[in-house]
Amino acid sequence: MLDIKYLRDNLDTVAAKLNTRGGEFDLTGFSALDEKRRDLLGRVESLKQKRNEVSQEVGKLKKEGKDASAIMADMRQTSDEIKSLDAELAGCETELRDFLMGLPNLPHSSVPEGRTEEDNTEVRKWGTPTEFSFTPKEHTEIATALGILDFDAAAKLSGARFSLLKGAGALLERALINFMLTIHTTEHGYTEILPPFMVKDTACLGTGQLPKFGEDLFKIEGWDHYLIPTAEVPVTNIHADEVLSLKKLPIKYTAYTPCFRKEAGSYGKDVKGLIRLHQFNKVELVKFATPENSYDELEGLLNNAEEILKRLELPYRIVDLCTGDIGFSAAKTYDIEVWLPAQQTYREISSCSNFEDFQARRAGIRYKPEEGGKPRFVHTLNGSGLAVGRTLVAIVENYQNEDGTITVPEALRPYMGGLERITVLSD
RNA sequence: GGAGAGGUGGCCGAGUGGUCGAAGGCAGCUGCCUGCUAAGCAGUUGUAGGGGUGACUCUACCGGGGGUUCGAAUCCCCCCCUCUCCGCCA
Repeated sequence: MLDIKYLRDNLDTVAAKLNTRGGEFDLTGFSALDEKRRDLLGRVESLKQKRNEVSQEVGKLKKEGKDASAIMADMRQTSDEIKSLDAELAGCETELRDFLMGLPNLPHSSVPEGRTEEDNTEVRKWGTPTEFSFTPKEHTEIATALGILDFDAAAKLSGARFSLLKGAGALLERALINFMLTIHTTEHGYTEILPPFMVKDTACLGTGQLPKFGEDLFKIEGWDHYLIPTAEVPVTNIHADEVLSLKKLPIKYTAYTPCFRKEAGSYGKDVKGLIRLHQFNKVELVKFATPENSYDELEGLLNNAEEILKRLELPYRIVDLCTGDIGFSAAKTYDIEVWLPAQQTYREISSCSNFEDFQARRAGIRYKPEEGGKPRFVHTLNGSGLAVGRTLVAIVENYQNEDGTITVPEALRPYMGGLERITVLSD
């Protein structure tokens, strides 16, 4: 959520910045609504002041045994007036709040301007696309042939966009989770969190998934709970409605969770394989930082995510998302894209964002700058470190051998009981 | 699921229809005092939103939402959460 005072004073600037995102943002209704609110507020507050004063007077009169029925009758009217004005004000504030909650964050000045992903800028590349002496196959084909991935079974159980891993496939997924968490906790200084996988709507409102993107969330029927679309939601909201002490910042959390997404509107996209599923695993990195440090922390978070790919020796590149491509809540986002040889392309495997105070304002996450200082909103950041399923895809494709087996990346072997090569699962 | 108890400021904890943003204590801050430490004395310390250039001022906030009343932390209704006991369960 944007700062209403800032919006009030910089309406044109805000409109211009929002429009670089590509949508058409109509802020004309805002000023009228805002003025109406302040007008109502002024009127109702002066009536309340009067009521408070007169009520005290009534108390005094009664104590002295005098008659107060005349002013009491008068106040009854004032009270009714307050009631109706209060109702009008509440309606106005709801409208204003809904409007503000529906506005996306302002892109940071460093974000490249552009409409589509074509306009994203490549920041750097690491490694070189894997070379093969044969034509590399696509991950579904390899893993299915090895018997470690069974889409038919998943479809039987749950339909399209679900997966089922078996044997070394399941072990590989589990090892990746463990590997990532271990590095982030022991080497990068993150505290591991294992949060609930279902959250209340307030949590989704806090991070920005609601109210606008409810159609992509799985809601529990008959209950005010949602399956989390990312660990960002529960982990960021850990500190909702809190005032953190400066000494604690930055706070760094990492969490493994499954993620559940309806993928509404992505029909026909990535229908095959493990790339786009209704349920996938992810290790997330979340930070709470001061406004002064948040962009340094973003670089650090990005490096922490990159480190996983370096250890796994998977080629990747970093992309600075343009204004038209960053998400609703983000002020700036870097994507990490891993090389997938079968498609001869880089595919997103992580998204690292600084949300500045956008989520903090919604969720009420503040910190006390110094002794005596007023609480300020923190900056929140998060990024995948990494999407586990897509990492598995990258390993299967980049480490495939001509005979259809998969070499296990060296860094991962300790997490897989020393296994060096995945061969056909016999059972 | 059944039965009880409770949710008050950073924390502990009083409170009752009216002068209660809320006693008292702790913690914090500021002075004073003491050779240091400790103690002592005095003052001060919440959040949000309006108005004003400003000193300042008003409104709201005692788990949340409704209601009664001239007036609600206090009375009534609904909901949420925590704790204890019973049942059930991984």
